[in-house]
Amino acid sequence: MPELPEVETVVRTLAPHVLGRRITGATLLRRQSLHPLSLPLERLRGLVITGARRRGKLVLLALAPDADSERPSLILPSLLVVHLRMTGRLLPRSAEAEAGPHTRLILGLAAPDGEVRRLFFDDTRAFGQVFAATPGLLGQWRFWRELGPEPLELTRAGFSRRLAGRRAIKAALLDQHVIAGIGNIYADEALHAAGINPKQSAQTLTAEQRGRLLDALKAVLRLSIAQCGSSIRDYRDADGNVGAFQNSFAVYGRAGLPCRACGRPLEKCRVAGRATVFCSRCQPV
DNA sequence: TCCTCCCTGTTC
DNA sequence: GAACAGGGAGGA
Repeated sequence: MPELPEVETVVRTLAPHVLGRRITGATLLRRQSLHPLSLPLERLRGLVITGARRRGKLVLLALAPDADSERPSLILPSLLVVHLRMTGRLLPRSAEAEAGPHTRLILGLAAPDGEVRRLFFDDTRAFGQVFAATPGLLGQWRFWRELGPEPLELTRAGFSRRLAGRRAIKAALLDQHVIAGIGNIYADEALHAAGINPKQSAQTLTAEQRGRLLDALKAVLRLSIAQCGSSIRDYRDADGNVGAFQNSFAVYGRAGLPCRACGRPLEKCRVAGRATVFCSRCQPV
């Protein structure tokens, strides 16, 4: 399940495959995989991919009209936004590659020398979406408008301010309005590293605890990015490679196994509707 | 603020 | 053949 470190890795590995290439066509194989606010994907044709970056868990490909293309009469997208959700993958393939059972979108991509390849958006569970957008359309997307700050750029004061409210601290970490990019894996890992119980009310955290939690969150995200993310089941980067951070999990997926810090068996519960693993000794209530 | 639904492959 | 995995929308 791609969270911030996995999406960061996808963007980094995808960039050399797509930057400077012109979109020769788009084939959408599942209507619901297109965001309802998206411009028609036919308008991608002729646009050049000029940038690849990440915001939260979103992949953002910057688009620009070809230098020698005529002035268009239609509004053209300046951004292709991809939300991988649970099982989405962006896979560079040859021009001859054909759609698999879970292929949702195929883009044709031509290099400046004319060599054509394809970019596949495959998504087994079909939760992911693509969105051909303009800044104006993004502004209409509530999720985008209200997306919280990047955790790696967040200060302690900023983090503290965003933790208002009485709900469980884990629920706050998972809320993309509070911070962008955190999912179930990194919420559990950061809470364990900081020694904070996932069900503790965000409001009752001391300033020291909040500071420790933000530091732990940044550390776990940076460590995972350095290891190209975590591969649980479906996640692969754009080169088809798995990450290595799953080998460093302290709690995620380790219920019943001994805590790496104290040896007590890890416990499992549900917080905010999500499976949650924690150590009752290292993360007391 | 919490619960259900969407979706499909894997595990029990 | 049911339970489970889970991000986010939408409803209670």
